Amino acid sequence: MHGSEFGDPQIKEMMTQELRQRLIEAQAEGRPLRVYCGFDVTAPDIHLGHVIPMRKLRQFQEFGHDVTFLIGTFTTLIGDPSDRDEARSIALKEDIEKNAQTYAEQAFRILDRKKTKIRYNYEWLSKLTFTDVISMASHFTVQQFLVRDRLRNRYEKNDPIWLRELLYPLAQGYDAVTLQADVQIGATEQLFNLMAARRLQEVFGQKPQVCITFPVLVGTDGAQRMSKTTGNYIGITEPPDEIYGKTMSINDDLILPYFELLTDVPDEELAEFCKELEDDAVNPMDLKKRLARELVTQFYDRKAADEAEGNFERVVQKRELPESIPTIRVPESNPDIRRLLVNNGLVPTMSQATRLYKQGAIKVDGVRIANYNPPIKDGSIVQYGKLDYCKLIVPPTLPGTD
RNA sequence: GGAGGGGUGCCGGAGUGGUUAAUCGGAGCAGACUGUAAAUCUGUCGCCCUUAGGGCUACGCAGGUUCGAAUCCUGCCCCCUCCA
Repeated sequence: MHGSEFGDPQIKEMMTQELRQRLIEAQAEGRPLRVYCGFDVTAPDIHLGHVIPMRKLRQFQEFGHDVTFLIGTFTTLIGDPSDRDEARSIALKEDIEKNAQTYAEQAFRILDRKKTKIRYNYEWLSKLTFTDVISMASHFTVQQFLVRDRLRNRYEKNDPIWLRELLYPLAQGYDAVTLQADVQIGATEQLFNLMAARRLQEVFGQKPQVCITFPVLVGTDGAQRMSKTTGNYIGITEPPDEIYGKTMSINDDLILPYFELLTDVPDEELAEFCKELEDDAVNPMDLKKRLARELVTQFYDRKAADEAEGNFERVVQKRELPESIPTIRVPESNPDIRRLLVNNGLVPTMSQATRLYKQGAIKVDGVRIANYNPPIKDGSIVQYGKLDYCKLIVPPTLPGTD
């Protein structure tokens, strides 16, 4: 599997073989594989981190397999301890349901609407009885959980580990049982959960699923995993300019991983990129532009990508004016620029505006202003940050102040 | 039930009567640098007022002591660890 990563060569080998085997079996039985990936809904937007497994689902879909997009309306309530060093705050059911809606909708930017089943695990997990839970729990030991890094760290630091977090893998495992999954896709950090699911499937007399895991995507900050909480994410419904711009701002080291995990650029070309980067034969910026274009095209289309690139070159690279900038009316002659910016909602507070002024961020027609009431004229361009501009309209009834 | 620890600004985390709008780190923002970045450096980082200066609001909640409290007292709420 292209780009897959298990962190354990043995498991990888085993899974590769099992997948091959399973494909043969399914073919013999004349049925497609049941493939799924579950997504917890901690935030309302799908970002590039989610896109990796979704693209994989899409691939299975294209090969005619049976794909389920599972939304973790129940598991989100528990909070997966796999991916963080501290307990999640308990999510609210209402929020989860609201987010689940937007998730489903956004998923179809990648998945084929007609071929995708959407399921919500609240449907079955909420119906389990205590007896069910106990009997599932009897197949796992606390030690098995505590060897996991994240939990062990917390344990050693005397940080709270909630009992409900330990039940998370059971819940997820039961998803696989319910869906009778042949294949489950997830991030590498999910490996424990995926393996636990295999265990449960066996308990329930099913053939254990094949697990396919992918590396966790590093966010735009170049350090932490991409997530909405840390704010280092690129959302797939963001405007083209945003996707393009944010992509351009990622660390150079992320270029190749992003290409590999998020685009259809073929391996041979990736190898070329890699070599060019090593030999300094290419400006990383140009590769990044290619990446940004690929991504925008994927979530919008070619045209949007071209436009976004045009805007980026104009605004960021050449420091020219964006295509459209807000215009604000000047209500009095000799106005306080800060007041103008604040009253028009361009800067949140006067303090903030004053700060910008003091830091030399405010320019009128390209000239850094020397006081709050610089000379202006109709059509003056005010810049109040690296990329933030607005245009002034001075009504003829007001005398110019230049 | 018992013992102990804690609730501070976006986050982490100092501070135990005054010079504390509150050390420090991170995030953010601005300036410099640049390949758009990243890294680095500098500055900034509650709100309001005409920018030197002044005012207001802030350290879980409510009261109190004091010239003066995030810091002391009382009550309340919430959280964590350990033992049972």
